[in-house]
Amino acid sequence: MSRTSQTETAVLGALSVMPMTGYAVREAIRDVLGHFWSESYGQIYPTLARLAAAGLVDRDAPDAGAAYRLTPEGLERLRELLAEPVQPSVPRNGLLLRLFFGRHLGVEACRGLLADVRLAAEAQLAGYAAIREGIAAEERTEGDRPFWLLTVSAGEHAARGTIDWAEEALAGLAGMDDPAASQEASPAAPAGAAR
Amino acid sequence: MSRTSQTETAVLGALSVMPMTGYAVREAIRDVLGHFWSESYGQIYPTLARLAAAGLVDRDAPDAGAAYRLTPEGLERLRELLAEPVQPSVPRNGLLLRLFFGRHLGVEACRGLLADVRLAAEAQLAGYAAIREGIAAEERTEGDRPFWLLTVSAGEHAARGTIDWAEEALAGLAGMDDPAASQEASPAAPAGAAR
DNA sequence: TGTCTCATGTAATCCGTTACATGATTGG
DNA sequence: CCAATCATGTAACGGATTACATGAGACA
Repeated sequence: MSRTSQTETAVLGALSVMPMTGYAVREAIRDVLGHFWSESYGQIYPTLARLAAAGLVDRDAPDAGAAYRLTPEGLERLRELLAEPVQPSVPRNGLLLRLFFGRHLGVEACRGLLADVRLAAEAQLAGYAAIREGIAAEERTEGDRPFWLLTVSAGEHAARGTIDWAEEALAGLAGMDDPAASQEASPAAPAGAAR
Repeated sequence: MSRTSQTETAVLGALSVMPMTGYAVREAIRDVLGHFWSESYGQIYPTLARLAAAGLVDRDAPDAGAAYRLTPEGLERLRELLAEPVQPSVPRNGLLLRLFFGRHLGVEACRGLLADVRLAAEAQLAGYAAIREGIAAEERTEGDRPFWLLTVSAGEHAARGTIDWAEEALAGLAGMDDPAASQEASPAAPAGAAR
């Protein structure tokens, strides 16, 4: 049973909060889990169809607009899936890839990337504050609240780590002129020219 | 030409450090970029073939065991690729997905996950210290060193952020008994009283 | 009436891993 | 000589996104 495409987990999980149409599932995943998860229609609709065929979800009518809801078997299955070991995801960080080869990219461009990422992390941090309030305000979140706040906190810690790192890195690069590699990486052929 | 599969960037980058066989490229990516990048043979060999056809890399002989090296055009191309905007990667964090639905997983299991991830992050931190020394010791790394250390630092900040978060989270969950769901989050027999 | 949002679906395609097949070289 | 490592490749598969086709209802 390791055929677990985590999409199933995410969809069952979403429906465990409240019954929803497929469209709403997608919106919920984007809006609520957005900072650590994503699903596209191309995944969600076929998954819902399979789940319905397996009796893990159902709906009052097969009409468009009818909400899917979790069956007792679906809840059971969700618990199984959640209990499976976390599968390690492949790390692929385009930013670090660029910085690693920063000698070829040029110090100036690296500074630009770091400045961008620091700004983005600060914006995220502000966003988390808003989400936090939203969760605190909702009454219906009852038993879920501590867990939801946990994931927000993870985002906040990550963002703060990124900000600290970026500032440290910028300070470290501050002194450097565009170095030996300069014969090429510098203003002569500026970033704008390349496509 | 935005068909840029970042694999090309990674392979050209690897060869910019020193000429290598395809096999060695894969090892280098795993060992050196391992904490933020990965490539499989199924990507590397076809990519090398395409790069060679395009004149971006070449080798003394087409024999197995002959190292590929970057051509001047290849270096040029690497710089173009590095200058392209970082493409945002889809967030997919299986750990946070599980914690978000922690009410169904059970508090105890959540604590287990958090304890695991804290341990893993501590191990990573130790690993980074070793890498740091390795980079400092190598003489040939010269102009690359500050950039390489940047990526190590990123890993360290992330790991520390994870540790802080996990400890905070564990403290937050400390008081909680396995709640209403407790009679159920274990083996069997869901009474399904949940609404 | 026309446009926007809600809603469902699917076909094409991309990106990437896994698993396998094959062979040379080396050293115990 | 045998096993391990170095080395090259590819076929099969899978997961996911994108883009498109379609249509209902709301409202301006």
